[in-house]
Amino acid sequence: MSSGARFGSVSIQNRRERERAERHRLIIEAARELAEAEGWDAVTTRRLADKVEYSQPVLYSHFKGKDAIVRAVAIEGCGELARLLRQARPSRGESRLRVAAETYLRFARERPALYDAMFVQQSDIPWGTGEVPQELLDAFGELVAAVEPVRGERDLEALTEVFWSSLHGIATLVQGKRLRPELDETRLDLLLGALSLAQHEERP
Amino acid sequence: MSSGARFGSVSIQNRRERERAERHRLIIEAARELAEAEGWDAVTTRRLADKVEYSQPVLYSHFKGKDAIVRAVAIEGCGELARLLRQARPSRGESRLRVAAETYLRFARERPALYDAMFVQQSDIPWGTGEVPQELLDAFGELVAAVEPVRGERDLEALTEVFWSSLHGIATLVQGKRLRPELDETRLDLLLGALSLAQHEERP
DNA sequence: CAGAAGTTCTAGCGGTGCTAGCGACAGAAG
DNA sequence: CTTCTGTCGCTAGCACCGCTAGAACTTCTG
Repeated sequence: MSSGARFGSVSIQNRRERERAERHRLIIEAARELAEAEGWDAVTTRRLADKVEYSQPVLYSHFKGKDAIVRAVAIEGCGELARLLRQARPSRGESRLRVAAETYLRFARERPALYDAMFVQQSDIPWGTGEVPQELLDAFGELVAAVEPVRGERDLEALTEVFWSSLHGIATLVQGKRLRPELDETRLDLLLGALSLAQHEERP
Repeated sequence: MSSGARFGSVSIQNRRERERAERHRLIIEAARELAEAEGWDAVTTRRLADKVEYSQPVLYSHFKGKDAIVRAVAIEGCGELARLLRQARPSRGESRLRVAAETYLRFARERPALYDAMFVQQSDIPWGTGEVPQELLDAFGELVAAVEPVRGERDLEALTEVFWSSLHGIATLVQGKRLRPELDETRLDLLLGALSLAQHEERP
């Protein structure tokens, strides 16, 4: 233990670490599954412990608290959204902006619990300064790339924030059944039309 | 009791009803104050009962449960937002759309707990069909009126939904510190510019 | 094998939303 | 004035929550 570590010891240490990492992953996965199946209200530390077949205190040896677990699920979700946005390439005649918007809204519609953890529940994820998770930067970066072709002379970052805010607003209000479903298509058309070729290019 | 009620009885009945209505109002007010002072997490039935100086079960003789109390606060909040929007008249050179947007965002910024109850927490308020509270219709109506001058040939209701969604997205993402504060002004300018005089009027 | 080190579990704390059932009190009847 | 009756608010308690101290078990070391 002191100087040269013996062979078996290191190997066992490695196995332990691997098993621990695997269990860490298992907890996050179980939390996500439980939330997606029954909503975040159903994700209690007891039920989660049951699902991973350990006792509650084990959760606290991996995460500081329940919030940290939700945060881990949220960050993983950001990675997935980023991946979806990256893979979504427009077919001919489709604008990149539209494909991004549809992908984003489909994600929010099909994974409402995941979306909630990412963008609705306040989670103390350090957005502003400091350690912003890479997954988040990736997702936002994809939105920036989708907005870029229509930016004209407008501030790219601010325009992306507007785009994102609009999508986020639609996503959450739709989820809360606060918008008319029959206007879904028209609504998106109007948003894309407004953001795209605008009168900001040059004004005589 | 049976047929002709005696005079005194009716009067007492009235007093009782008045007192009961007053207490009802008091509970809603206390819940709103507590939420605005310390957030909705601090609004527990015990603390609320303490604040109104009754025991917990009294709350349940007025409301079906805690959710119903939050809902009552939310509906009251909608009324207040509607009133603010109605009173907000543009000074010269200011578009009605801009005034509405600024009023809406200021409300969300200054009354975050109230805004949360209204539009973020899911609350089973019947938005779609059925008994939509008048306060809600009023608030949405004010947004429609603000959008109307810039509608062009676009679907008024859908365009209002887009406007509202964008404001809602900005409001919630700002509250969660997920947007850059230094872009606040630019962001709103971009949104209003995009929604206003668009290229949709007529296309050659 | 005994002891040390590390890990997991049992049990419990103070809190939550909510409710059963008791006791006090006001109005009606005699 | 007494007695009955029905309403009303309270005490006390349930099942659950997030979280943790300390016992109990396993595993490695000498």
